[in-house]
Amino acid sequence: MAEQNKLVKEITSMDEDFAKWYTDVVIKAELASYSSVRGCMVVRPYGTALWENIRNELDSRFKATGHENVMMPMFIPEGLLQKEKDHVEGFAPEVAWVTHGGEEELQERLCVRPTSETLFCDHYKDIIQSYKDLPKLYNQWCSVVRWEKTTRPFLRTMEFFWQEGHTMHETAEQAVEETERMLNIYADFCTDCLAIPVVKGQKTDKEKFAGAEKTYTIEALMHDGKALQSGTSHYFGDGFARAFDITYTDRNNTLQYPHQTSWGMSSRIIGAIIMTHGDNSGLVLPPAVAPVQLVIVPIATHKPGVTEKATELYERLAKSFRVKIDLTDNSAGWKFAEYEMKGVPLRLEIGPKDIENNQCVLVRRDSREKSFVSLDSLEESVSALLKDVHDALYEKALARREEMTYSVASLDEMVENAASRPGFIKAMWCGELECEEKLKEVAGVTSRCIPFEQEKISDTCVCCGKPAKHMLYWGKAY
RNA sequence: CGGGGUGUGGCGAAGUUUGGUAUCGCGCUUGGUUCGGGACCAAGAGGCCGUGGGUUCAAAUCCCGCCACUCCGACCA
Repeated sequence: MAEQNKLVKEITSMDEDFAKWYTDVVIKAELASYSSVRGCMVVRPYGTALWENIRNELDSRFKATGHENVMMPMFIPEGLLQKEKDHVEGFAPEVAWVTHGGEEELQERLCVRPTSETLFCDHYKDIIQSYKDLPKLYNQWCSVVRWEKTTRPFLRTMEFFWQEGHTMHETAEQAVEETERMLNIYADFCTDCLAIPVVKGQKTDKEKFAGAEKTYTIEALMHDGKALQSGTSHYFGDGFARAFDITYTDRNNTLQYPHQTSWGMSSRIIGAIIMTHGDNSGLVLPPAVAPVQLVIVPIATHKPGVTEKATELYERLAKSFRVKIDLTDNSAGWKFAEYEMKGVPLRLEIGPKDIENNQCVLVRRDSREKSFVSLDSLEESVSALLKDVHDALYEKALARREEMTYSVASLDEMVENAASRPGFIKAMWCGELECEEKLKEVAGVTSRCIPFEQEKISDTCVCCGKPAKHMLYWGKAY
């Protein structure tokens, strides 16, 4: 009977079917739900709270580096989208078009923004006149739409939530510096808040953003050995500025084109959290962004004083942490399983025996390790444990990534390993598109990035055997 | 977009081969007993069988179309 019960919210094990495990976690942990709109999800309160925490952390980092938030229109007139050639070619196949207003056909159709470079440029054209107007450091939090063929909750949805920063600078150097600064903010956010180790690097020309001169990326490795691009930062040079005729007068009274960047991180990062830390019991959330950092489960609430004591602890801890107390009449065991599935980093149990001893039980989600702690120094214990959980999550993720990262020196080795051994594959590359395409064809891998931290695996390109220019990370990606 | 799979109360399934008006478990509601790892008893509520058409006296079941989800590939930040 108990066994049957357990099956109700059972999550498919990762080894059995990783894709099913992933969607089970999303649905059963109540992060999101499918909607009647194809490819679009309902982000439920728990998922929304997680996103809000991510957003707040990032937003404060953006503001600390001088950025301001704005809100742009969600529609882009066709003419505007078409101003930059590479950009429109890159996005045209996946934009949604608005053709009618009410019953009337529009003279010029509008696309639902897939990204807002063109809107920002159109606006910057009006507000940038002088070097004194630079830099412009704008960001917006919004959703965008891309008409995707196949979708998966958080990883790829037709509408997704993100922030897009768009900045304008006097010089190329300043713009490149901004591009790097924002990439570092993303990388630090991933390690410090999400406990996800990332590889920083540059995209190859093939993989870079439509219209960009350089695209920087952070790449994370998921539990199943597939890579997930977790944040990008682009340097545009003055290409858009020329296309949109954005000019400013410099200190010598000559007209110049400003240099531009854009950078974004999306709700896809929630997919990264799930697939980096999750286990067969469900979600495991990093404490810094967990909607609930600690859940209080009172034991034997019918016994006198238990509910009161639990409530007292709740009120005390709520001053310093994101705390939830579960006073429902579900059994204690049910609650344990429920909050484990939802990835709550710490559980506090308090029962009659604990009250007698002026203690409570703290249980870590990541290791399920229990500790009995005194109520006198509860805040310190919780604080220390949350930090331990974060560190342990990061270490574990890093260890796994290292274990799943390996080098190959020949094409045969690449083909053989790509098929049998999931993970990041380090290999040398000559710099030619042809080789990138061939590796995709014969080994099924794409270039993830040219890491900033280079190392020499061999002298020659893994594909063609000509002299190598860079070491690349290759892999299969989401 | 190509190939495969799935669609039955909120969830998971049986029923489809061989047409006869829907079954089970969980969840939900109410009452009671429980309470340190997904509790138990009792009584209830809840279903346009994804959707549109066709065949038939009769369709969850057979035929055709469509939609959604899903896996593999292609595409894709």
